[in-house]
Amino acid sequence: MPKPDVDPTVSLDLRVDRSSPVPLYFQLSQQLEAAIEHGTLTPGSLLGNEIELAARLGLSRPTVRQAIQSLVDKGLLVRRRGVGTQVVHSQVKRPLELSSLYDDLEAAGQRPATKVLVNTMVPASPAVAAALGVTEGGDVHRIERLRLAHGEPMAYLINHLPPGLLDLGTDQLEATGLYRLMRSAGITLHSARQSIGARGATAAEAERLAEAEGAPLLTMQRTTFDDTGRAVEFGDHTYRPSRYSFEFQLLVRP
Amino acid sequence: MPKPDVDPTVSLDLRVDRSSPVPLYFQLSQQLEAAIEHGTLTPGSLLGNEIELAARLGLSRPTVRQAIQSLVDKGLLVRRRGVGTQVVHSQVKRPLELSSLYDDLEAAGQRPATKVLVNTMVPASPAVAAALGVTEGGDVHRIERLRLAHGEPMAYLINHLPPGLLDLGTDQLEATGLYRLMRSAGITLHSARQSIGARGATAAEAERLAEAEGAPLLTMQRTTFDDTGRAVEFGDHTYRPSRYSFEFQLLVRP
DNA sequence: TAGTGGTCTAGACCACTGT
DNA sequence: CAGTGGTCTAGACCACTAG
Repeated sequence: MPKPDVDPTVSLDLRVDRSSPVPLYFQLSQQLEAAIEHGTLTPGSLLGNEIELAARLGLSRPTVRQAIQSLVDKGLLVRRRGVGTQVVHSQVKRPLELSSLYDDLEAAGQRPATKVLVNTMVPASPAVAAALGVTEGGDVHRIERLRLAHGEPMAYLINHLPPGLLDLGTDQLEATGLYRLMRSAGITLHSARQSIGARGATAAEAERLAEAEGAPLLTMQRTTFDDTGRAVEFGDHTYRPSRYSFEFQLLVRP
Repeated sequence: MPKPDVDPTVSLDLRVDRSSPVPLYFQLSQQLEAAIEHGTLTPGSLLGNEIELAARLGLSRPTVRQAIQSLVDKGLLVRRRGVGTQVVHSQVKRPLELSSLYDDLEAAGQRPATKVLVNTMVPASPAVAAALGVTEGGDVHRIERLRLAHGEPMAYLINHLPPGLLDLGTDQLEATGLYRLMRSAGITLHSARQSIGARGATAAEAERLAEAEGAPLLTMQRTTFDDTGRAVEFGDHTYRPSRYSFEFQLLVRP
């Protein structure tokens, strides 16, 4: 038999709604992604070829390719020339995102609490000025927050923001995360440069985080840029390693 | 004046070679990327519209779009509907890669040295078996390496690999990095799941890394997958934080 | 050799942006 | 309003892989 396996997408009831404002390729990619997530498309299975799929859905091949490509970019599918397109084996969860500690905690069901200890304007130090691309000594926002989970200190967060970007109400900062505030202010986060390290706690850090002096701390410094490349935030964070670690999935650039 | 600024790409001498096996969109994207890197295309400058660019190069618009899209994906360009395509402001270096400590050190000009301390087959522990997707107690490679820079210990690397994947010569492992060995064995690295944390050094770790017991260490655990989703490596690494930190750039998923 | 994805064309219409 | 990117079509030829 030339074709012992059947195209698994035929049993999928794929449909597109041409009256919808949602792009056709996006409708298709969402349905395929849902089928993969749901297990209807099993790992390793070969999708039928693009031409046939396009014909079956009444779409052009480039549109179908665009849908498939978006899933390849997400790491859910693999294309092999001369072979076909197949669902990636095993556990690919979500790719790396610009993670927010607040959202991480909330996703883990930890109901984070935030204490804002400092929320004021200060002259930019040389390091802050360099990171944010503002003039040294010019005004910048400075925020210091203690993040708690289950009533225990988890992280101490120092952030600097350029002036005029955002109204930073202390009550808002205690109710949600900084990234969420920026997004709802219309800022499109685009990229970030991060540095993750470790060091022993200073006396002041130990005090803040209820650790002993010299205890290991996890540190992160991050500069975040919006979609025009402008620096919108510079953070200097310390975490209690017993309470927090960085977990993420990377995709290799092809 | 309706058009005070000129299209900066006209002065760029963009050309494509249709006899080359290199795809046209790739030729174009490389030239644009080089111009951005080189500073010929300055941050914030607007590229001329796609139709005109396509006409000037004798390409179709989809081909030009494909070239531009690849640079948007890299974070070098931003498209705005109704506005145009512009070069991102400020410092966007390279996006996140699946970094190899060996390559990182070499790039920093540190000429890393590696001492292989263990290179053998062992039965898979429950954790290793789960990470690699092999049966518990089945044979797996175990490697332990001490990575040095300037003669000083920098990291202690424990790795497990599924059997039959790779010939692991101790001399090869001392001459280069594990990822490079895997790539040259035809393995296409695709994704990895990482966890970065910190903890105090145990007595054994302190001994290996020439640190004091309880000194802060930076830790990483990583499972790497190839392009079929198969786990090809599980690493458990400890770093001296005074000598190493993780630096990377993230792109936000749109 | 047959079938696959990879690339490319020459159009078209629409949605959004700024003036 | 004019100009931009966003989407889509209906083809075409090529390179690679497998049997």
